[in-house]
Amino acid sequence: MSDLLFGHHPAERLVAVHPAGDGVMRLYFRDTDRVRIEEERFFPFFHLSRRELLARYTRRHWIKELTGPGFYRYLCVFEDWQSLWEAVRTVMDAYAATTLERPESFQNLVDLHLLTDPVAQFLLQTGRTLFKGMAFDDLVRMQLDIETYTSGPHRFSNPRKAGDRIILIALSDNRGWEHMIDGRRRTEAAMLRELVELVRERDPDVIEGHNILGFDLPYILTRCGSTGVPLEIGRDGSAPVTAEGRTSFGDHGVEFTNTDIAGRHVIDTLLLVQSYDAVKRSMESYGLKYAARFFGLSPEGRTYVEGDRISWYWDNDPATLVRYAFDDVRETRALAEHLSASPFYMARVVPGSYGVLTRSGSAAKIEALLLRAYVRARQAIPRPGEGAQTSGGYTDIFLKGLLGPVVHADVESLYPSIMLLHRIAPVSDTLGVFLQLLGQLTTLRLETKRAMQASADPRERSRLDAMQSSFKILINSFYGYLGYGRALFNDFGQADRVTTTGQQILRQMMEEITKHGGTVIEVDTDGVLFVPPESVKGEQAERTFVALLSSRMPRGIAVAFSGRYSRMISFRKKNYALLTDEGRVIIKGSSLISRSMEGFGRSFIRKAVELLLQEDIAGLHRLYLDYQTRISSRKLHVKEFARVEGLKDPLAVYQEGVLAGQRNRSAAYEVALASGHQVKTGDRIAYYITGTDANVRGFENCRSVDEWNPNFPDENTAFYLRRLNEFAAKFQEFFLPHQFREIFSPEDLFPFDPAGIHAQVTPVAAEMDESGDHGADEP
DNA sequence: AGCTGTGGCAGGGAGG
DNA sequence: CCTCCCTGCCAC
Repeated sequence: MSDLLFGHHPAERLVAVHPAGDGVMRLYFRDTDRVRIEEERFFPFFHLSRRELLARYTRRHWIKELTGPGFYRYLCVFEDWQSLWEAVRTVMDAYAATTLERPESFQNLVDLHLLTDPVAQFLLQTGRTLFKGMAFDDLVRMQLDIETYTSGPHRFSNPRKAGDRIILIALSDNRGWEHMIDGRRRTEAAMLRELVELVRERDPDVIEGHNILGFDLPYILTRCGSTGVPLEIGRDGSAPVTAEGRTSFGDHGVEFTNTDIAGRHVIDTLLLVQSYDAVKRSMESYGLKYAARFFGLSPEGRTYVEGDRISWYWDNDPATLVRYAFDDVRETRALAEHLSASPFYMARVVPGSYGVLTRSGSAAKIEALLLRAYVRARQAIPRPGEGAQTSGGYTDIFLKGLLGPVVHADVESLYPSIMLLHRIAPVSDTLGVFLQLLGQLTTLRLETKRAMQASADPRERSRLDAMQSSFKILINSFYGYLGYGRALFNDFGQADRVTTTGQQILRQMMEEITKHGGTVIEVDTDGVLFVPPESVKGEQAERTFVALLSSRMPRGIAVAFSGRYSRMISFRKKNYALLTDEGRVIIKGSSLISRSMEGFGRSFIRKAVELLLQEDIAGLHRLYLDYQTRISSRKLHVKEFARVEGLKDPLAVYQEGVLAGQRNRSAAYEVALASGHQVKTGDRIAYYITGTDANVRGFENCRSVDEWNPNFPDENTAFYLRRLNEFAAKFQEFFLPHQFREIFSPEDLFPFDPAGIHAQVTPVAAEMDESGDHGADEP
């Protein structure tokens, strides 16, 4: 196999790499049932633009002049990591002397490029990757979950508080072993010592847990500090080293305490779940219990204990708590099994450590692959280009209302196909690696997918599926990399070429549909929803029609049939609802249903959409009355009217923004502040609105759901009735004004009569303000 | 001290 | 009222 993709080092069953200090790397190889340790000399390096910046650095080092036109023309190699940092300071001093300006950190200094992870550097320069020649099942994976005691009235257990402590440590591994370290029979110090013994004895390559980086390991480490038990669970006998870490999935950041254990990997299934949902966006929460049910991995008859009842169970019914902790660890194992096979196969390709790769983004992975090729070729590397991308996908809507049946067709792998077809790559990629990598990954993915489809063995199939999905993730990131401001090889002009070509292809597809008698409803980036021509009836004919479309597209561009729906509600661009032939309802976009809405709003809209798709007008009216009654008579539970919002910024950043007048006060942040809890970025805050006026300001009248008392409900019913009407108003445009008022209003003198009421279809005029035709029919 | 992109909608709050 | 700006959530 090509060395661009897999590096140039032969397979060797390497499971971990860890710096041992003094310019030495320790390598851990997994033979059948034991781990062999070897040491190798390691020379850290960075790239430099101007040789003279390092003139005053006198320790032993080597500077290699590179070939090619790249900005970073010198490769500087050092004895050990400490010398490298000294050299970084020297470069910064030299820069300050010539420009009289000192950069805050080396990352702000364009003259220097440094890959800060020694393990990634080592793998990159030796052409190695982890796990080469291994399958996912060859890894020994241990799962860990702790239960903690909360002594006072506070809600969360705090390892620094007297009386709070670890009461159970549940452990398991993928070789069928399960064990409970039970606090009923020993002191906490004895529990922690047993934990150290067991980790050493079972000697796992990987330690897995749900929120293990955010909770379990930091908690354990703090308690080890108070009890004086050293947590020497590294393969070299060392204790973990921690550092505050951040990463981001999609548009929200996640904070965690990075924990580095020598010779092992730490995998946090919470981060895997968040990373999964960053793409799919279909989960309601990221908790272990929800995630396990979401993926269908919950054990039969699983024991559940509410988080704030753990201490009570410990005092009154510890046996139940033990069962609960075992179920937690089993679910963690199943979740890790399900979600970490793909990153495992990613690690066989990308030079980087397994655990770190699961926490880093795809641009970093592509860059590591590019860098490996450039370092090996002794080729100078470019600096990131200035500017920004200016175009994106084409989105439009032509019809609104209740339609159907409809067909969805999309271009397969639109952006990767365009890049390969038109040979679009960063101009700065003088070695031509970018397209070679993209091409090889694409070929490899197709081969893997074919092999998977041909295989009858379910284990083999799932292994191959994990492999092909890891390739797919990389493939789809190549376009994003082009437009990424901090990428060394970015190229905004080429990113624009990709999107404008995509727009042309989509318009061409729309023309073909119209030309053959179809009606386009909505388009978005690479797909079209349309009403097929009169003559095309039934799925078989629709598939044939899409095949015809495909044959009309440029060579290398394939259009696929991706679904048929008996009814559709077209609402806004990127916002619509579909009814499948089996009666399942799919709602897309955030304007109809969004996670930031109150729960009752989500269920009201979901049911209303279902009824509208079935044209059950009488049902819509009953639904509205039902919700109206339940809100005004305070029949709703706080969970149904609470709003749940994720926090994007740390509280301090919010407070600074408000003080500086740059941002408005917001209820979620105010509730988080008032709670006094340690709140992290990405945490979700649940609150509700109090008061009596429907038009109160949210940030002044909000309370945490924890404060709601069912015996003295204080939710603002006027406010929530107003919200109900706002939700109902979403359906206004589907009906004539007087009909809408009849459906979504309380009963008056005459009973509601649905006869003659039908949902409307309205064409959307291109580039026109819609004030002209709508406001005309006032009563 | 970690991050792939653009396009689009809703809602809150401030201020006219 | 309305407009503007910001944030959050979402499609692709």
